[in-house]
Amino acid sequence: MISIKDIAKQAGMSAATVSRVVNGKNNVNAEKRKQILEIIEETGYVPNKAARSMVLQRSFTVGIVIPDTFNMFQRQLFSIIERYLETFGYHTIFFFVQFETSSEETCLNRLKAETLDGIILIHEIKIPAFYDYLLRTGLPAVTATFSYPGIASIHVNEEQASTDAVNHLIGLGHRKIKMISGDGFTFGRQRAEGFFQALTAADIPWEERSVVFVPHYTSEFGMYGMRELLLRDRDFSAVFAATDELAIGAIRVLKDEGIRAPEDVSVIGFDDIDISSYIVPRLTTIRQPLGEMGEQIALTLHRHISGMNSDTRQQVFSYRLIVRESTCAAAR
Amino acid sequence: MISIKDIAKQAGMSAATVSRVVNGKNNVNAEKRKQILEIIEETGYVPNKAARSMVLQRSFTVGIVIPDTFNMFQRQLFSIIERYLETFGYHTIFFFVQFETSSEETCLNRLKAETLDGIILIHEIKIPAFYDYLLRTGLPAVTATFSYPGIASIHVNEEQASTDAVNHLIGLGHRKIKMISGDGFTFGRQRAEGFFQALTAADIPWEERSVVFVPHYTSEFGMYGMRELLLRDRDFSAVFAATDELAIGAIRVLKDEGIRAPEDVSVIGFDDIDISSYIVPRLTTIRQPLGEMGEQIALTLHRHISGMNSDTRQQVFSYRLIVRESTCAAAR
DNA sequence: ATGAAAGCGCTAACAT
DNA sequence: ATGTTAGCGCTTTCAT
Repeated sequence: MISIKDIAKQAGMSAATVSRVVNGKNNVNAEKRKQILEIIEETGYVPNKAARSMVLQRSFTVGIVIPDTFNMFQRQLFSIIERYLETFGYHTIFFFVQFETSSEETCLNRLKAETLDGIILIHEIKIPAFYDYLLRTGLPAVTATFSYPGIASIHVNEEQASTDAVNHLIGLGHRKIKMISGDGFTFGRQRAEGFFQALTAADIPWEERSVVFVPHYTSEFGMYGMRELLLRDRDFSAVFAATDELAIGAIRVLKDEGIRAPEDVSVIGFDDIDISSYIVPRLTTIRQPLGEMGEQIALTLHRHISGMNSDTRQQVFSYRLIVRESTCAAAR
Repeated sequence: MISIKDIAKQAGMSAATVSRVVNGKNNVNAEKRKQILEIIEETGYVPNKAARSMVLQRSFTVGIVIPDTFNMFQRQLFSIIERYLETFGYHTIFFFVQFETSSEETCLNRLKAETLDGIILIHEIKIPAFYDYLLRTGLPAVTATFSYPGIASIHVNEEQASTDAVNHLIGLGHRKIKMISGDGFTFGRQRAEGFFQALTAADIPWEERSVVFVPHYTSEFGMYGMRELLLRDRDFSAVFAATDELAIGAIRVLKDEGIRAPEDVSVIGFDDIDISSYIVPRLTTIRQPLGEMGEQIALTLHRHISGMNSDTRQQVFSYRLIVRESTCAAAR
């Protein structure tokens, strides 16, 4: 490995001068600068990151905590965040965490071992020790798609969005509406809450069993959820799925059962993942403003890190109902 | 940040002893070991990774180079690789690269700045400087889904698999078969090659224009490709799409045009991504053995790193044709 | 068994 | 403007 000393030696100057050149300080003789730059060029020298972050006590690296089974929404979100972070000069390091508490603890330990400038959570960690650490060390942090007291957060109004999704169904004349959600994370419960609220507001009677809660927000469990719904009571004309993946699985089962979507049963999803506009039928769904959210997440973190601003307010983004083919007017 | 010195001071011992305990050396008094362990426990001390990798000249970290627009196949693959690497005690750091050459250069520079134990390419880098660096420094490397002379690689026989995919179509009685592929990467050209070979072997005449090459392997471009195919000549009964995403877009256009899939046009994909078994119609496709490939990639790299073995042969995995609903016998 | 000291690659404070 | 020096947190000789 080629180091700063090698460059210094080759140039016949001190490491300090090379360092100055590398870091763009201006108190360096133009002649020497040029000479050093040339040597760097031809040797392909790049400063060692570990050494750099050790002296500087910062790494220009931010961590992103994300479920190891991240879904497509999360996948799109972190790509955008990554892109913005890069424009601010940060690198990214991922912490994939599984559902077990032990995995969250491992993640916390890794986090402690790294010299991070900040951290973004796209995954709702359950152990309090994690947030305690963040709060205690004052490590700049942003939570995305959920919130935690004392930490800046960015998300949409999940309940309101869900209510709107259900209202779309109600507006189409549906009265017998079910839901598939998950109980693993806050957003799943919030979306269910919004579902109940819409029904209540429309004077449509409902019971707890109107929602089936599945363990994961995947298409596989979307199938499971729809089968369960069908088993409980076939008498419904619309279903609200808490994520698009869930909706895709639900439609799959409908099709297998010879039930048409949307003619017999309308299905609405949530997230508007890429694939949703290509499948048959195209999915009606709630779109979260990925681009803006991603930008704001990166920007908020950057502000905290650079000490420009460190308020930890929640930033609530607006969503949009995207009407496509998977929902239609209720048969009368 | 709490350091090894803090622990040493609290224990009234030297940093060296703490280091020995942390690293499980056995030449430490049992009493003291216990005492130190306790302090570590209550303080939540974790050794700093940057400092560690600096002295050790290794980081227990491997880099994964992946397109920033990674598709679902790649996404599944790297999750599996990550899982295996973890069992070997490695951490992972991602290098997202875009299509531009400049992005590949940036990636190379970042790579140089990191103290990596090894690297995995799930993305076919184009600039030779990249491979030169790998070869010159002897950094343990594995390429996945493509190969490069002198570097260990893991992949399926793309051409043979494609030939088999097309043979499935031919076996179903199809004679007028088209293809949608991409020319961006070797695998796209290989898959097209397999397509031509199958046709040739079956004495079916073909022309270059039987394949439309699109810039990206996404559903969006699957739509584009199918539109182009329809424009050129509507007279075909089957299409081979080089990836499942492409197939999904292709089916979308068919549906929009009132052409039934598979009754009017059969469509076969490649990769067997998760979603393929949930969409309507379920996709007939070629499955790459993700699990085994992922394991072998991690294992091969680990062997190189630990010097157990450093041969750079290509490992070719077997694939499997998965027949589902998007293909059927040709109308006669 | 334990501690002191050197050094990994780098930057910044301090001299000059 | 440039070099010398100290030190970031850690591990590893080398003494003892």
